[in-house]
Amino acid sequence: MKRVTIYDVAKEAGVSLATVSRVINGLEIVREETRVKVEDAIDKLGYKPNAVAQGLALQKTTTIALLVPEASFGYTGQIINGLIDVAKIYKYNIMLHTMTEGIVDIKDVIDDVIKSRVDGVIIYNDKLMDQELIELNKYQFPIVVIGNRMSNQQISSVFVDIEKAVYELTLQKLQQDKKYRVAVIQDRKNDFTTAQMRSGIQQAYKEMGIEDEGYIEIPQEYRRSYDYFLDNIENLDYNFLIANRDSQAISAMNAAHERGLSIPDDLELVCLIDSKYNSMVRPRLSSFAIPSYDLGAVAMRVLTKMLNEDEVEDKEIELSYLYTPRQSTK
Amino acid sequence: MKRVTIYDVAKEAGVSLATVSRVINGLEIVREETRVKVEDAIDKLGYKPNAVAQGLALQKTTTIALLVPEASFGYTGQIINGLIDVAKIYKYNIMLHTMTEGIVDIKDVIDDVIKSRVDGVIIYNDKLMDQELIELNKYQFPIVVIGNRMSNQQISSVFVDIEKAVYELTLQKLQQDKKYRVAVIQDRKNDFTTAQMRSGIQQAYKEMGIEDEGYIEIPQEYRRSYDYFLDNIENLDYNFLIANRDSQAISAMNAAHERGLSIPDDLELVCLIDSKYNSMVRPRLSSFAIPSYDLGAVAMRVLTKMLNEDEVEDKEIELSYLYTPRQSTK
DNA sequence: TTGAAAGCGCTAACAC
DNA sequence: GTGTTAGCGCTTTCAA
Repeated sequence: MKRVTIYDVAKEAGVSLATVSRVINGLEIVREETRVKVEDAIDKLGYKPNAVAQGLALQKTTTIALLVPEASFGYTGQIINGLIDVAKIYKYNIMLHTMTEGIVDIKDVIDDVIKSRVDGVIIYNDKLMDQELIELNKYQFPIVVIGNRMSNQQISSVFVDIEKAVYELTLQKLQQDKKYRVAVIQDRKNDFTTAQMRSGIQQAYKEMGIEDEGYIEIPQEYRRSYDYFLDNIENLDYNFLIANRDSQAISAMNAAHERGLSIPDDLELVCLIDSKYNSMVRPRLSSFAIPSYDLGAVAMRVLTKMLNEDEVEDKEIELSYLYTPRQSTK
Repeated sequence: MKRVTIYDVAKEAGVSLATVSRVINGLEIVREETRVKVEDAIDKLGYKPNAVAQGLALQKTTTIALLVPEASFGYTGQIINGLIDVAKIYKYNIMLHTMTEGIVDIKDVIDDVIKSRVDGVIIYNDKLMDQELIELNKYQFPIVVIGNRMSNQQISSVFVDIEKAVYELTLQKLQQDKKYRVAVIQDRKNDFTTAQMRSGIQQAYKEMGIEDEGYIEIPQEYRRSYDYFLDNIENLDYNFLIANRDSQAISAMNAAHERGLSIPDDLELVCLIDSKYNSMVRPRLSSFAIPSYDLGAVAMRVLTKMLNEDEVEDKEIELSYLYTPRQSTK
């Protein structure tokens, strides 16, 4: 089928292209009779409006860019599901971009986003520095950031207060029993989140007057945290570990098991983000059940708001978590 | 920053827009001196070419559409990773579409794809019927299908011979020991794959002269296969199960464990697709290690070939699997 | 209610 | 080498 344009339809229907355009866009000012004529022509020719040309004419692509860390679908999958469901409602298309660590790659990605003239962008990336946001901002893109609290004229955010989550849990444990030594496990893929978790735990320790780092760093020489835990889990100073992603907690759990430690008797574990992993593994992890799907859905909703009207009332939307004890804690 | 166009750059540099266009596109026929002038102007103004306008003028969007089943990132994640890595090399952007079961939704998705005038499309969807492919074909989209063997003028495919995989394994087991009763577990989300697995197992049974369905259907009333197995795993006629996705095998494994069965002594399990799940779970599943990442990477590579020109020599690319025994089998 | 024509930003002959 | 100009397919005043 050769490309059929609005001109072809116009000719076929014996009207002008302006009229065809009106029919396509459902403008009311078209007489029933001619509307039918046009619609018949459209069907007959199999005409589909060219979104690229529409984009040019309207200065609006009805497309948003989604930026996530590369190889992160394990924990961003649910967010994306939420995003897409809402995007479908508002008829937005999604350009998927993944960003690698290296600053160079990120610059390229930002460049692609700018060139593609999307209407807005949603970012889930712990590593994204102000630098890039500023660049995006220069070009007037409405942005929604998932995971970090931040906002300005052009930026909104949707997030969970991880610091508080960790703080509360740690405090509760420390108060409950002196024997508890709580630590946060570094998430090398999510520096900012790690920092927030650390901040939360430090607050709790400080409040209890205890001197403790409460932090387990995974040395760079270990490719996987699992390997690190295999080597070190028996000699940890801690008996209660908090991980960001369930997969990390599971790594520790498996290593512990490998070394003859029993969960939760010898070691207790908690994670913040539940993915499908956690429904498969035994024992199941206690978690904060961070609402990933909702993070995505709300982010998209906020973006459409920014896109449609201008002022969004609340630019920093905090979603709540629900601590859910399971078998990995006593 | 207000929108800066190629005209602005031309004026700033004191040249015509054609020259700017040449500089942007790295055409050689520009004098060094003017090239520098133009580049300075571009930098000064922060000009970024408008990909939408380029798309219109060139009839080429440098974008491909990726279609996957909704909520499938658990097992399509790796495919997407491979896809993206190769797409980056060739500078293609990716429009992400997910398709729900309902035929209506799929029609809408196809419609969006057509309207967006992408250069090509990659489909991973077991459920995609010829109907939709024909529609896409009418509009001349080069298509690469992942998972099914098929091809024509405009369609290529990248896949693994699942039928053979299941056939070989089943046969081997049946020959090895009379006590084996092998069965395939239905994957409700992947009918076509399920059919292939069934075909493989039936061939093996037939060859051994054994009358057996070798098939476990998960009734619709069970929301999750896990629930089904909880109810039925003790009374199965089979002692060796083959699942498509690792997550399904894990469901069965967890249910078995729940019911006091031991893996692999009472029940052996194998899956075709490994995801990260399988690296987390204990015991680890024996699998065919279907090369998901490569499926994506090769698919994208084939698509770029179709896009760039010539006849693609091999339109049906079969990737190989490697059966990898682990703890879930004896 | 409908049509004519300008414009969205860029590319690619074709001239000079 | 560089500029002019005609599209690419659609939307949207402005007239009629």
